[in-house]
Amino acid sequence: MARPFEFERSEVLERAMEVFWAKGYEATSLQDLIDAMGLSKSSFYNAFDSKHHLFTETLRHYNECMTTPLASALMDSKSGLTFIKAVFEEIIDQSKTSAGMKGCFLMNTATEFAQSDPEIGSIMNSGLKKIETIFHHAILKAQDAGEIPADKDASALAKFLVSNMSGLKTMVKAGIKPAHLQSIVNTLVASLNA
Amino acid sequence: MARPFEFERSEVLERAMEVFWAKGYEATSLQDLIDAMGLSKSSFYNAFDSKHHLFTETLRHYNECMTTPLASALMDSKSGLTFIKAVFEEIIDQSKTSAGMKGCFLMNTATEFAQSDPEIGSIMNSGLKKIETIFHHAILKAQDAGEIPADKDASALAKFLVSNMSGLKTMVKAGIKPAHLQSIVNTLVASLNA
DNA sequence: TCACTTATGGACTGACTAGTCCATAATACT
DNA sequence: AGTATTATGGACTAGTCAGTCCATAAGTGA
Repeated sequence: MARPFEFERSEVLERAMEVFWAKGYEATSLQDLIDAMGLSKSSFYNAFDSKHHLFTETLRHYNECMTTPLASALMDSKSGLTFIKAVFEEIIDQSKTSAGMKGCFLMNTATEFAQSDPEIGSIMNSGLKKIETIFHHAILKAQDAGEIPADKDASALAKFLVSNMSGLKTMVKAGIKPAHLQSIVNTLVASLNA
Repeated sequence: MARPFEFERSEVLERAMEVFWAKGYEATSLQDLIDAMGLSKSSFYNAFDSKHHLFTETLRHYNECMTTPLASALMDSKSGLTFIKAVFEEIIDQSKTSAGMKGCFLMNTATEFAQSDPEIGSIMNSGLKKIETIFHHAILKAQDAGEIPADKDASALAKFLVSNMSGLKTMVKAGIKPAHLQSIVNTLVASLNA
């Protein structure tokens, strides 16, 4: 009944996410965003309320994009332990590309905002919780298969893995070399079945 | 032979560091800095070349402030393992205060800048290297005392600890509860002597 | 084709950004 | 006391920030 949008919302949201992910919230200007999204200022404000609102939307989008494939990768994998290994190995592989250098959008946001914004904090926590749950399932699966000792606390290990994932991604951002990263992952994996 | 400064450089540098540490580089305005430092704009630019230059100076200062007491704490401690434990336990304790919520200035900077600024990258790497070295010594000490199995690769464990320290600090920034943090540290420490 | 609805382009806002510049104040050395 | 040196206060710049507003373009349904 009226003029339609000249762009696809999901597509420009994806592009906005890339910019926020790479540069962080503060360092990203509105100009950066509308350039990347290919929108005029009017179209931008018509479709998204503000820079802040767009940010929360991209963060929610990231949660989906990150956890859904991770969960299905776990479903597809035969072994819980090899799934966990694969997740960490991929961080190393990705670290060699410029895309991987961006780190994890969730963790970057945690570092930038800490607890200063309640809405962002809540999106962040729900994302972290999802990742923890996936790891938890992977560990239970690995324990069922005897790959990880059954007497270990699966819930504690899951939290440990989330923390390690975060640490490793920070090491990537710090420019640590792949061989060095590999050493960290090897130590981590060894600690699981010990 | 001329008019002296009305402030102590080290003192205002300390205050600037606090601001950068809490808010990050981009989110800190010059106004924030001169307010915290108690300087006029002229005095600021007379004493420090630019916001960027001040930032690198505070980061170097942080490296000193962080690593020197850590190294002497290791010297003073009887046990390498209890030193390592104490470092991580203190992160948990600090997490309950607003100061601890700031995380680690080095890691925050790594996350904000990644590899985009070579000078900052180099300061960052030297800081990380120092921490790794301290951990390395602590592990060797613990292995000598039989607290950690001698066949473990001390260098790899040191890298692993740095990564875990970073991860834990990010968890703090994400607002994770102390009990949850404690679980992560327990798992980490258990992995050392296993 | 006409009327209604809505997306878009572009000009505009006021506040804030880092940084400059100069006249003046304050000190130390002789 | 006088002079050389330098720190400081405050006005100023040009550029950028997020965000607003309106006239116009571009569709849709009848």
